[in-house]
Amino acid sequence: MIVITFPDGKTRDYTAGVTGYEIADSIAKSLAKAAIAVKINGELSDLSLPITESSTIAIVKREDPEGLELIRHDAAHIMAEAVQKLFPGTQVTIGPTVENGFYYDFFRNQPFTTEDFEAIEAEMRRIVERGDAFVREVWTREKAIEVFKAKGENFKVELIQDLPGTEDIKIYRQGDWFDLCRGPHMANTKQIGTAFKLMKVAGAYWRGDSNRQMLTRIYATAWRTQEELDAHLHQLEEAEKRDHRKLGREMNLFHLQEEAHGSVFWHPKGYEIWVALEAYMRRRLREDGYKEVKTPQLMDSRFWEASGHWGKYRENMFVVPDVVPNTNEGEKVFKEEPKHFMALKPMNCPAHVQIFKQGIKSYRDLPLRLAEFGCCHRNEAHGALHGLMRVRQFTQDDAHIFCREDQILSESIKFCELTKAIYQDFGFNNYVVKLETRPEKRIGSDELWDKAENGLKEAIDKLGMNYEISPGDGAFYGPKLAFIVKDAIGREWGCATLQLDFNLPDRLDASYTGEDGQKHRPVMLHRAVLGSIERFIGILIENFAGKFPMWLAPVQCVVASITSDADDYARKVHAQLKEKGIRAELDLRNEKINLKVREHSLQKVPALYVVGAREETDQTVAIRRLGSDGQSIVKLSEAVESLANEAKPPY
RNA sequence: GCCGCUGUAGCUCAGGGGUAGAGCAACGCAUUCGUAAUGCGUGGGUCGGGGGUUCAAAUCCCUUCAGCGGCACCA
Repeated sequence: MIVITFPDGKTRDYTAGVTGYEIADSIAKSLAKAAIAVKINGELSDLSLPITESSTIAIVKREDPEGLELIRHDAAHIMAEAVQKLFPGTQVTIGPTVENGFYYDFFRNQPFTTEDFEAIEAEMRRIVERGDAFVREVWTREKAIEVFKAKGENFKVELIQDLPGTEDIKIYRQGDWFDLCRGPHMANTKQIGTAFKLMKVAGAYWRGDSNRQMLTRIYATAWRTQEELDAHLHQLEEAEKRDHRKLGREMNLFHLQEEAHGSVFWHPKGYEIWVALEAYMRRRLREDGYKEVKTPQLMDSRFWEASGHWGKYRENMFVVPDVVPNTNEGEKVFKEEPKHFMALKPMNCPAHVQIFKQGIKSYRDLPLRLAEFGCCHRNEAHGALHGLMRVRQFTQDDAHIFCREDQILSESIKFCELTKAIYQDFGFNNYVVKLETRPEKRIGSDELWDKAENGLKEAIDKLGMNYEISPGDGAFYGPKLAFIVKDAIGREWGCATLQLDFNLPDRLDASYTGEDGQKHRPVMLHRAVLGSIERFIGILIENFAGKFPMWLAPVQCVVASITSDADDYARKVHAQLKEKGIRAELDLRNEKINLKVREHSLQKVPALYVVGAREETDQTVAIRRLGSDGQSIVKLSEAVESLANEAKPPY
């Protein structure tokens, strides 16, 4: 006999070997019917597996949080079956669950298109309806390899061969179809339900390796009920509406075009946001002890060789021949074969080291914090470009802190606190912190990397911050702390970063004189809070859905007249706002007030001051705030004052 | 860079071998109006670029560029 403990603490005795299903059945027929899996000592398992030892178990139902995971995982299996039935010769690879759904990667000479979706979904519904049990089998490695080889499933064979020799080979079968799978699965295909939808096809490399085969990935979403599915689809539609590329065009903030692809044309309104943001950051940095600098855009390749960029980063750089071009029509751009090259800077760090190296630095000069709104160019892969989020020319709110080793901790903490304060000013709370460690392609010794990684770890531990470790994702010169923010469509972008670097000062021979009169290497902290101003504005647009807080709004107030009789008064109101430094516009068009309200609302202007004959007589304005459908009548002087107050930046 | 899809007016989109379309926007005229679209009229395009097939190409084919969705890469 074994003792089974339930979530409520009650216990019952069962014969060893009892299954989760039998336990559920012994409690209530309805529970057995609703059961889709069982949690044994916190671990999810099949209902059909015998339980041999006393344990704590919970019966898992579709409604439980684990239910979704199971629905999606099972749905991946039936999608694979459906695809193989409809498209014979297609090889299956892997099909994990992801946020909101799952995908399955297939290998087929002719990739799928979205036109195939309807047929695949219909076949999936048939499989659900069929209601076959998911049957778990354990095979020997040899049998598994043999069977999959015979089926021509070369990718599965590779997977099995790479499984550790100690591991059992588990197979899950639904009807005639089966797949290599760790499990667990629900009892039968019927439990999946039909609240799923195929979403998109995409290419994906086998095992994430760009040197290997390109597979076709089908993404799908799956939920418990049609209502949940509909809600999710609706949410996607809503998210699309706040896409910064769409809002950027609609609000006339910026544009991109072919001839400068990957570089942004900032329109007057977009650049107002930039200027406000930069001014805010400048105040923040000055207050935190940074000195602002500006460094060259183009530097000789010798310089980049010394920094290590030429060797480890050149494929991301724009290299320019240092030759006078030929202007004779029809001839080559360069008469001679270029021998000397320059490069647009992809990073600001080496240049900041040059400033550090001017003159002699004493330990008393440290920490030296050099900040730059540095415009960098990176030759990004074409497929990587994405609106403002991923561009080829961008401006970092960059800074490099040169300090002694004993100052690393306090400087790291200072930076994390600054970042936190700034993110709070923008209302960001949902960022994730990652510690990214040494990559394969790197400079410097392992001892230095140990030191650097431990340094960052110590700082975040001390601050008690939650973080994940991302192995191998560091920069080539040092490990990083990355602050990851999600965009409207759920994509993750790195914004703030703190990188600890013992390498560059060494390579570029930066030193200071210590208390002991000896030369020492400073440590360099690379850091940015916004990351790239372009990306950060993109994130802001999506975060606020274009409805910027007053201090960032490109147009803070529009003064609109109701009829031309009130034009003079409107001009007066507008002038008073401008006087206070408010970004105000005047709308005297011979249009109905309805139209004016509509247009400025669509432009997401936060404050609309409407004036007509009544307001002129009373020296008031009718204030209509974005998002409200009413208005309030306020004395002109008060209206100007309160707006000026509200428009003050948070710092 | 790789796989797939897309590219027609400023924007959103229809048309898929036989004279280039709609709505909104723009411009003109009328309208002076109280909080999310006033009416009427006018102009606007070598259908992303290049090449080919054809009597004839926006439409079919090839190629190239860009955009979109992923992957790989990354602030």
